[in-house]
Amino acid sequence: MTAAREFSTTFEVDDCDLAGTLDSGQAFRWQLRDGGWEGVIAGRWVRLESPHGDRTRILARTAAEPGNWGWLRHYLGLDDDLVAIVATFPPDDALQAAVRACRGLRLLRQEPWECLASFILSSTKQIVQIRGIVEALCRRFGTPVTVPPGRPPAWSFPSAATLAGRTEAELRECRMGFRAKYLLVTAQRVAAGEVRLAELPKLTLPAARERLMELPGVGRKIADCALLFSGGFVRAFPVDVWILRALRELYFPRRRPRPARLLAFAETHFGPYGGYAQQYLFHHIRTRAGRVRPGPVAVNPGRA
DNA sequence: AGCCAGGCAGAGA
DNA sequence: TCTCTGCATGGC
Repeated sequence: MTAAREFSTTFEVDDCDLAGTLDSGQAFRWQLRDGGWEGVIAGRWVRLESPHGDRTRILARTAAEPGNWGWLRHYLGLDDDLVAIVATFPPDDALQAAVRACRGLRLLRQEPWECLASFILSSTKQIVQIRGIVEALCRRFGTPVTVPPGRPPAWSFPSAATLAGRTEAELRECRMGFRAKYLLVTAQRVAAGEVRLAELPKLTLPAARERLMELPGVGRKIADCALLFSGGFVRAFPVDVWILRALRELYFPRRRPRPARLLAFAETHFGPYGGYAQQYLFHHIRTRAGRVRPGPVAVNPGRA
């Protein structure tokens, strides 16, 4: 590790809600410390804060040479025009309420492998548990990254090649249960170049989704999460139990449409930025006061 | 103590 | 094609 220094810059933005963006179930590694969000992006330690709560500015710090900071702008989706995006939404009361509640929430452009691997670990896990598993995985198999003096240690997310060389039993030590086999085999296939994650954005959404769903442990929902949160496929609309229940209550209160029907509805109804609409709905229903827990619902529209 | 979690895969109908 | 079930683990 190089000697720790500190580099900083300030981004001017229309509106950015760091907490909503970094803590809404898109990414699992950001931690709030002393009023700022600390995480690791592509092996770089990063700290982000809104000075004096000013949502039009983001103060960013790193511990390694940051170059022109373009990578961080990209990661945070700072070039997304939220006003224009929201203007494409249908005028539904429920969605508009979510938009008002989630102002400044942006979709991230995460590293493809970290995002895919994290969501493979997400199935039937609560977000707090996913965080724990990912943290354990990084501590055990990641490499230490340079942090500023006085900061707790941080690790990179282990590469596909690194994980491909471990055993299922070793991965299970991170308490990921049956997901270990999925993660291991997927890591091996990605490391072997069988699926080139960096190339997916060149494909259409259906084609990219199809590629990801060839991987074990990756169904429609996890594929859509990976494409939405790392591939920039802002139309992808992941349907989990929360969204499924919300769609039923909000749009089909008297009927009982099957998941496949709701998926088809969501694909067209929310338009070209459906992924943004989805994340606003998801964050809103999970954070509003007196929220209702989702009941038992089957989510299994099949793979083809 | 149960029920359920940002699901998926395999089996049987 | 649709439905049902097992899967590991741990919060609440």
